[in-house]
Amino acid sequence: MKDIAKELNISITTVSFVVNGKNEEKGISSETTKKVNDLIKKRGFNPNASARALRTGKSHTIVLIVEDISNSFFGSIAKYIEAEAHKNGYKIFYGSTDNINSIAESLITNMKNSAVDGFIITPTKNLVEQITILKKENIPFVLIDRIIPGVEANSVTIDNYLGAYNLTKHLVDNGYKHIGFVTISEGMSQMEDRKSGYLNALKTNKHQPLECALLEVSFQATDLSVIESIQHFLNKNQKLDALFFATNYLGINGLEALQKSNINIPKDIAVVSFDDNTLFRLTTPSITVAAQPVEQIASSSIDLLINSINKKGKVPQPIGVVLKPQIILRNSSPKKS
Amino acid sequence: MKDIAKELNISITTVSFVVNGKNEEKGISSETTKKVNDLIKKRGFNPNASARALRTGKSHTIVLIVEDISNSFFGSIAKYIEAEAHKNGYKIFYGSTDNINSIAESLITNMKNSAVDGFIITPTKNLVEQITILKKENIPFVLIDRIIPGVEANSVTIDNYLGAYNLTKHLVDNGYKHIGFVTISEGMSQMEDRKSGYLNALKTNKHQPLECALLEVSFQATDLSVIESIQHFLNKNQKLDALFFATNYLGINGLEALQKSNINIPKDIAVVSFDDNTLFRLTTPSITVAAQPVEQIASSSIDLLINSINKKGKVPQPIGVVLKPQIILRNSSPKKS
DNA sequence: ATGGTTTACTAAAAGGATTTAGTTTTGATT
DNA sequence: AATCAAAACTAAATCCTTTTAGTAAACCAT
Repeated sequence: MKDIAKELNISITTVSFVVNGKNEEKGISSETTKKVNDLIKKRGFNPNASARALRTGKSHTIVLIVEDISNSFFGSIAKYIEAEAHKNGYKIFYGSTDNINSIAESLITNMKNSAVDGFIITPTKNLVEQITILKKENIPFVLIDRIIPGVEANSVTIDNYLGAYNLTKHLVDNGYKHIGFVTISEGMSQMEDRKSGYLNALKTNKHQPLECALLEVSFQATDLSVIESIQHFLNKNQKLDALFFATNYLGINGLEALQKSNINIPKDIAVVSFDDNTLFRLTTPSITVAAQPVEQIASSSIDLLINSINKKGKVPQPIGVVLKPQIILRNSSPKKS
Repeated sequence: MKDIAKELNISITTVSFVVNGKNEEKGISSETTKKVNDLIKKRGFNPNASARALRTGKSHTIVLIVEDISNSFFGSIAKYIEAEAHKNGYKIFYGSTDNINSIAESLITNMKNSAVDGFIITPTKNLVEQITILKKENIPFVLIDRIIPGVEANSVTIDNYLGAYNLTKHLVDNGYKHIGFVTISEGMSQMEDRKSGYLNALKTNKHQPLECALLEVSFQATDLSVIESIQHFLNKNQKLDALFFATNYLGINGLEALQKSNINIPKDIAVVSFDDNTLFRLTTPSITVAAQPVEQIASSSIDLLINSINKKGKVPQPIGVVLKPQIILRNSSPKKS
């Protein structure tokens, strides 16, 4: 900018005003404006983002922290969020926690120092402390997919209870009596809600949940050991006539387990899963699911975040958006004959 | 830092040296170092990244530009790259081009202004200009998945020719005679290499490629229209006894097309695809593929980039890493009876 | 001619670090 | 006590913008 100013014999201030489109507002003549713009184009000048961020305190950067960027659910979210963010002039840092609390913590801490304007976070179970710090420091953020019980914060989630309830009810309505439930042991809020949905659907319909019909595996477990756990679980619970997988990657591992154990869907056992993806749509038989409205989750969360960034300082009441999951009936859970 | 310095009655310089771990090098006494470190911890001080970036010209930020972050192949790459990058103290901006040149261009232009240290880019077909600018401005970058013919640059690719050759040869060896090939019409280098691999495998084995056995669809086409094109193609080429999909999303759409047209794999037609993913592994029958070494691609590209960042200014000869794809035999391409 | 507006522009501070080219203090040596 | 070297520390410039609080010139009205 200095060079531009010198070359045109005007002040840096003037150049800055033009660069920032404040020429009218600041009463810069249209000749000067044109001269500056022309030279900028000619010299290929681009303002230095660090200097801007330093001076203004805004970097037009947000952070997206997900569980796992290679998981199709989070990948899709990332895709939509990216589109919205770029449309609004924001760039995105990403990070995957693998559901490990310490990783989530260090991601947040590191990024916080990097002059970012806000966060979209898929929280791990014990992230209370970091989230509280963000609140205290008045750094805008939105939690997605799950919340942290007891912490008031902007969030975008879906009605996990309802989704699980309806999916279970669908099985019950189709005549299944012994429905197993496979979930993650880490106790994240969305998983607990799904479990309650499942349990309550059984209860209202006067089904006793089978003893031991609940399998909880650690998120940290390898795919192989999850598969083995599921096989073992099926082996021990021969009475099961339906299986509910509480999240997409469990469903995928579940299909592999069933395949390995030579158990046929839906002849031997019906299968439903939370979350939709290509595999569930294309596998034989296709899998009945509770699909999350990925695009809406993305757009709500980025809207909420950008709003929150723009209102920074006013400390508005946190907003919790709750979206509806959609039950998609497929061939893995037909009416029981 | 100013506050820390004032509170301890020392200079900002000293604090800076300690913060940057240069206390020994710069001869700061261990007492002073300890005092500073203690107060930093107590006050929760964190250096301002923008100021640092402004002063040093390094932001410890790299950009990952992929075709589509929600595609499992690129998602996995992103996951591995993330891990490596964070390990080395780098944060990552991401962006998806959807193979649209103008999007790729604007991503590069915007990010370039954002004080980033380097790029990992999945180039679109006509990105020559932007890439040339990066080279001219001496901004470190690495191309992945494909190259830009005629442009010398760091790159990490796989031997697409070999993968396609071997996959085709596998079909030939198993007795298939009429092998169709479905690819993208945009002419990216990796796709052209795969096509040559396929064609040459046929030629060397004295098979005439069927007339019209080549289907090219636009990357821009919707999934639905791709599926319809494939159905139409199959309908017109009833002689085909095997089908080679040149990339993962075509394979996935292909499976859907075959399902819709009620064509049985492998009874009616054998199927192979480039790229592996969960669906190909778990669908019935499982699909024979040429898998890319995703983890190696990620680690090579980030190594190359970081090297290139550290050597910046020395303008070293570009390095092209070429990795080997791996043929994974599954049930979709058995020996022909 | 004086004063008041408008229009068009600008000087200089600030933002928070890093780094160069020192200075001051201490201690050892003669 | 004087000299020198080593150890410990620091002043100030610099990175590049943005923004506040102006100034200077031009014009008009009286």
